[in-house]
Amino acid sequence: MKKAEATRFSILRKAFELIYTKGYQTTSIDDILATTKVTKGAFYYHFKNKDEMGLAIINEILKPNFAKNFIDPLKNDQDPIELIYNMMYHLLMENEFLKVEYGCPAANLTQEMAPWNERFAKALDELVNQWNKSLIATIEKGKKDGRIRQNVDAKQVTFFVMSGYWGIRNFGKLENNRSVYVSYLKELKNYLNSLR
Amino acid sequence: MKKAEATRFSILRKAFELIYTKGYQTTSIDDILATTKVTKGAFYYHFKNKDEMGLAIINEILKPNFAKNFIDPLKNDQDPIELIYNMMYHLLMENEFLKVEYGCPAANLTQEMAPWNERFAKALDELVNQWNKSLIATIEKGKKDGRIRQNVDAKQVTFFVMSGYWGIRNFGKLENNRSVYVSYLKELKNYLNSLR
DNA sequence: CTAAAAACATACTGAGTAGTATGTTTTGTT
DNA sequence: AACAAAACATACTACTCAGTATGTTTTTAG
Repeated sequence: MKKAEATRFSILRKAFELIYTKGYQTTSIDDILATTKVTKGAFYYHFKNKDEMGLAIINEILKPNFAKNFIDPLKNDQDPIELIYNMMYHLLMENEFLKVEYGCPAANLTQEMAPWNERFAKALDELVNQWNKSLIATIEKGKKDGRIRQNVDAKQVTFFVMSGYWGIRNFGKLENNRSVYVSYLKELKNYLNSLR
Repeated sequence: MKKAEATRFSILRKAFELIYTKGYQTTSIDDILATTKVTKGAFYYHFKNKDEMGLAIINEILKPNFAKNFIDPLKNDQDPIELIYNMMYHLLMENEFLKVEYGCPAANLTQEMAPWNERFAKALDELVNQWNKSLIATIEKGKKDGRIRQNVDAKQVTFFVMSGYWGIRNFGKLENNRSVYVSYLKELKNYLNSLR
C-alpha cells in the first residue's frame, strides 16, 4: 500500500502545479497524465472524477502548505505587528513556491471556482478561516499584552490585512513584477504601526 | 451602419455578463450565441476570434464603466479621504452592477488571463493604471491642501488601497455575503483617517 | 432600380474533453 | 505457489469547442 499512495500523491502534486499556473478549468486530465506519466486507468482508480481530485488538492496540498506558511509563523510570542509583517514579507518576497506571475493558489481557485461549485467554496473557506482565526488571535493577544491599541477591532483588521494580501497578489500578476509588493509592504508596515 | 453596430454591441454586452459570472474560458462562443440569438456567421463577421472579442469587452465595456465608477467620482474638490471612502462604499455596497458572488470583473479577468495572454494583461493594466493615477492625484492634491500628512507616500497608499479592494472582492465571493464588505469598509475608514 | 458590398445564416471540421469499458499486471494473504 | 483484490494500462465513446466554408439576405451607393 505504499507505491499506490506515491502514485496518488504524485498526481496531486503535478496537478496542483498545473492548476496553479494554468487554472483549474484549463488544466485537462490528459495534461496531468502527460506530465505525470500516469495512465488514465490509474487516475480514475485514485479519483472518482476531476472535482474529487480538485478537492483533494485543496485538502492535501494547499491545507498543509497554508498551515506552514500562513498559520505557524504566527504561533510565536514576538511582537504581533512584527509577526504579521514578517509573515507577509516572507510570503511575498521570499517564498519560492509562490510565483509573482501566478498569484496566490487559494485566491486563484476561489476566483475561478467559488461562484459555481459549493464544495470548492466550502473547502477554500475552511482554509481561509484558519488564517482568519490565527490573525484575529494574534491581534487579540497583542491587545492583551498592550502592544496593540485597545480600540482596535481584530476582526476588521484581519479582513483588511487578508484582503490586501489577496489583492496585491492579483496586482503582481498584472505587472509581473515584485516591485508592487515592495510598495505594498512599506504601506502595510505604516498601517500596522498605526495599530500600536 | 446602425443595426450592425447594435448587433456587435449586444454580443459584447451579453458576452460580458456571461464572462463576469462564469469566467472567460468557460464561456463558450456557443453560449454567447444561444443567449444573444445571434448566429455564428454574425459573430465571426464582427470579431476575428474569441480573444478579439475579449479585448473588445475590456476596451468597450469595462473601460467606460471603470471611468464612470472608479475615476469620475474622484474628480471633485471634496475632502480626498471622503472621496476615496465614498467611492469604495458605493462600489461595494450600492453598485447593483457588481455582484458580491461574482467579484470584480477586472480582477476576475486579471486572475484568469494575465499570466498567459499578454494582450489581455496589457489592456487590463491600462485600465487599472487609470485608476492608479487618479488615486495618486487625489492623494497628492490632499497633501497640497493640507488634508493629508506630508509624509504620506501617495503611490504606496494607492497600491495598498487598490489591493484591499481587489482582495475584499475575492473574499466576498467566498462568503457570498456583503458582511465582509462592512468590516472591510470600517477598517478602511480607520486607515484612511490615519493619513490625515 | 441595380449591383456590390455589408451583414448575417447554416452546416460542417478537426481537435480537444471528461469519463468508461475492458482489459492486464502487480501485490498481499494464506 | 495460488488466488483474490488492488493497482494500473489501453482503447474507446459521446460530447463540446473554436473556427471555417459556403451560402443567403439586407443595406447602401450610384
